[in-house]
Amino acid sequence: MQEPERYLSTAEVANYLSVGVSTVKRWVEKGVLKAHKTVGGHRKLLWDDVLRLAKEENFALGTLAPQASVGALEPIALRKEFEAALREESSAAAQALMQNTYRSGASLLALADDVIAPVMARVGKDWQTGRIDVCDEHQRTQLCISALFHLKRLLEVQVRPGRPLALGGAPEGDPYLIPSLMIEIVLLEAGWRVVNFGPNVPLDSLARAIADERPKLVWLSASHLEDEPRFVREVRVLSERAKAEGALLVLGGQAIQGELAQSLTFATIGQRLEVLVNLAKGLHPPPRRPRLGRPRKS
Amino acid sequence: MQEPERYLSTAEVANYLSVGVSTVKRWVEKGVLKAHKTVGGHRKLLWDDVLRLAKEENFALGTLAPQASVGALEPIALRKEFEAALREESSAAAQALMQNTYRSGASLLALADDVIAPVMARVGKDWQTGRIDVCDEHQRTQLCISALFHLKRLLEVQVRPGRPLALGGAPEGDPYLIPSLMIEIVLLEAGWRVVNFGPNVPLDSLARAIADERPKLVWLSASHLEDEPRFVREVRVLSERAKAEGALLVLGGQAIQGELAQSLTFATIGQRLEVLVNLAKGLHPPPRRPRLGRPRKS
DNA sequence: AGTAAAATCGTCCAAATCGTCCACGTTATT
DNA sequence: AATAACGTGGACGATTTGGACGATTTTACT
Repeated sequence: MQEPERYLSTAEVANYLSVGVSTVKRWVEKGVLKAHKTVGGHRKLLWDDVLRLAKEENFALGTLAPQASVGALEPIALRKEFEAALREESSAAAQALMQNTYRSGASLLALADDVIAPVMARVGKDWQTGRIDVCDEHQRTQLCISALFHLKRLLEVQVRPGRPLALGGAPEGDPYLIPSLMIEIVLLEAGWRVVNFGPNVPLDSLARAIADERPKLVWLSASHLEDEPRFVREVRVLSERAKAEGALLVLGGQAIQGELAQSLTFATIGQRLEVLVNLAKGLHPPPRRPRLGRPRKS
Repeated sequence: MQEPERYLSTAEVANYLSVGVSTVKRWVEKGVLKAHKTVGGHRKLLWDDVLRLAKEENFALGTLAPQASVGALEPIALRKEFEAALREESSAAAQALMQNTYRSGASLLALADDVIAPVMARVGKDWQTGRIDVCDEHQRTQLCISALFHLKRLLEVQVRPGRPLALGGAPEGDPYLIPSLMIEIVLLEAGWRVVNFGPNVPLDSLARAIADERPKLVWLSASHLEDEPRFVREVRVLSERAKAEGALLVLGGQAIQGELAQSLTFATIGQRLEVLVNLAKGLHPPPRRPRLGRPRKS
């Protein structure tokens, strides 16, 4: 059952963000926070908007966690829960898991690195070793994709100007959608504007896109490579082009390993998205809010 | 369409506007909202008035929604709007377009057949003829996919037991996601339970899935075939297996054309999803709209 | 038709929010 | 160091809101 979207009053928001009620009202009038006004003039704020602001400006979140943050952010428990959702073909459960994690204020980066990635890696291995059928693997993949798109939508609602741009995808011959989708999500969370070209992107076309869009960051997620030497060759060219345009090229994914990774040391980040996000934050530190003013009394 | 004028109770309106019931009553008395009173004094509000108020007050139209005032589907205008959304890289616009179409009560089948399919076909053609770059095509594809997933989520909330099962995907070597996604959506709209295996499904594995899940309908959407003779061979086998399990196999997609289509006449539906849905409705007449009033006693 | 459950009515009042104002820290400027 | 500019948090009366209450209406089911 679809839960109605949760609205908060100014007092609740103030409590949650540890600021005064007047400040919340002022922020709404200023446009920092979105709000609806009832006929009587009472403001109603969307929980997701508040959370987004809190994350973007890295607030020290208040003690109050309006949404039920029942499930702790325990990766192991979440992994089991996620696996169960996939096994039972319950897209609703998978979506709810991600949405609740997001709403409880936990980092999506941790969700991606410590829950989704390991579980999907396990699914892939189970398929390769014949423990599950191809169709099962496909179905779970589709479920995961569906949940990730849903999660992405929560992050996209409010776009702010002045964000740096990142773009990328998976190289030609690589059909996998999930890695780029996770990258898109964690970059959105980090406050970037993101263009995801999806799987199977020819690198020469990507170079043209870099020239057109002038991003600050370009990612390439390779889960599977058809022609390694050619890939290495093209990536070197691409890296030059990116550097010329002032963009940083980073490589990641299961296929970038061992010897191959060594020959591409200039920009590999391995498999953890954490590394990518730290890099991104180095490129564009999230702006600090001057939010000082009068401190708490006493 | 069925019931262009549906009345809402104060409680429903209150829930929709995230406001107390007393407040709705007061607003009606105040004239902010129009209402018709029954002889017994119960207020009946018109959906249009509520929507108008929500819009005036800048509400993020949220939650409930199904039967809005009728919307005549204007394929040409919608196509232009959709193309503009894709061109401007505005995922929000694309999502809003689909969502509003759904909420206005128009058929998603028509949306898929007369808006999305033609536009995306045009995008594909533009790419092949070199009018747009591969990356542009990829980006628009990703935008469309994102919007379709969002649309699918709106349909998934209304789950009802006892629905027949349909499953399918794109055959091995076919990487396209959108056709199966559209099929999934129109089948959900028609009241089916759907399992979408996505692109690149080996047909032998699909046969095993049929044996396991016992669907009533199996679709195969082929946009691109690597090995036609093999495909024909495997499809014949698959069709036999499906028939043995009591399932109907249907083929569709751009690749099923001309000579190939002739050799597979037993189950092709061409490119219009309308044909598929009519077939599905023949197998299982669509459910009726739930009735109002006192809920089932428990 | 009759019955009982569920939803809504009208009225009330406590609690919450509104807009406005100003004293008070912080930051930047002189 | 002194001062202006700015954002914050709280206080104020006026207004709005939302839930509780018993009485009534609507609806589903027999």
